[in-house]
Amino acid sequence: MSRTAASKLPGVVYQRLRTRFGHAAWWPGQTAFEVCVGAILVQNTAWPNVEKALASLRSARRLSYRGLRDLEPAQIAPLIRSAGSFNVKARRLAAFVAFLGSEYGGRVAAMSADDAGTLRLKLLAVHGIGPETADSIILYAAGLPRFVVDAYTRRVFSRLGLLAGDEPYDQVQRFFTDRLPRDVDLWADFHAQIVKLAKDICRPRPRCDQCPLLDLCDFAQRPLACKT
DNA sequence: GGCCAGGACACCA
DNA sequence: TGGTGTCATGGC
Repeated sequence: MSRTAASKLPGVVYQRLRTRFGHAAWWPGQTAFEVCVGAILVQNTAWPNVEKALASLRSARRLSYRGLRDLEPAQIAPLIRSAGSFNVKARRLAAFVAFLGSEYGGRVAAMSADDAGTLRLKLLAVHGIGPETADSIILYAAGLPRFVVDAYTRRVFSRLGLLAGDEPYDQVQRFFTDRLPRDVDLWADFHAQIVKLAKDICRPRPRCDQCPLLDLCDFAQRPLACKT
């Protein structure tokens, strides 16, 4: 593959996925606050387990800033058991809620008044929020431009031969932002498309005959988003 | 019964 | 500073 072709591949992949799956621009969640909670709960966890924890919080009327702000981690933990690592994530949720209250008056929408870089620095200073979680919140809850790099993204593009797969987060992020238009909607949709590819085509069982990247997949010699 | 999942952090050399 | 262990449930 030529250097020029490789540089255009992220855009090619996006267009293929967009044509196959349609526009997504999504993060599962009914409110921006739910997006933030989901971004923390999904750390190293399968999404169906996160959905159960979100449903548990919702049924307890705790899936809001006001619902969580007065709870101790020990009180949050039983509500999010199904998301795994519940004691750890309860502390992280409590830390985020405290941050949201002190920095933005408990309003997720107020985060959008900051620029993406400033918001990112603030989020990274919160216990339990790393680069991916911060960028998910910035892009999908605040609607500001940060490209989200997750395990699926690394896996797909390393198997296309464009990434080693173990580069530092920010280096992988630059790989994409250098090759795609600076467009919040496109970046949000791109990440959503990668996740849809992983969930609808590659997992739990590969359905490679339905993969819109089948020819590229052949180049990679194995299903693009599968662990094995 | 073992592996894995849309990470992040504490700890140690 | 980089590598390793830990968190922990639920699906397959």
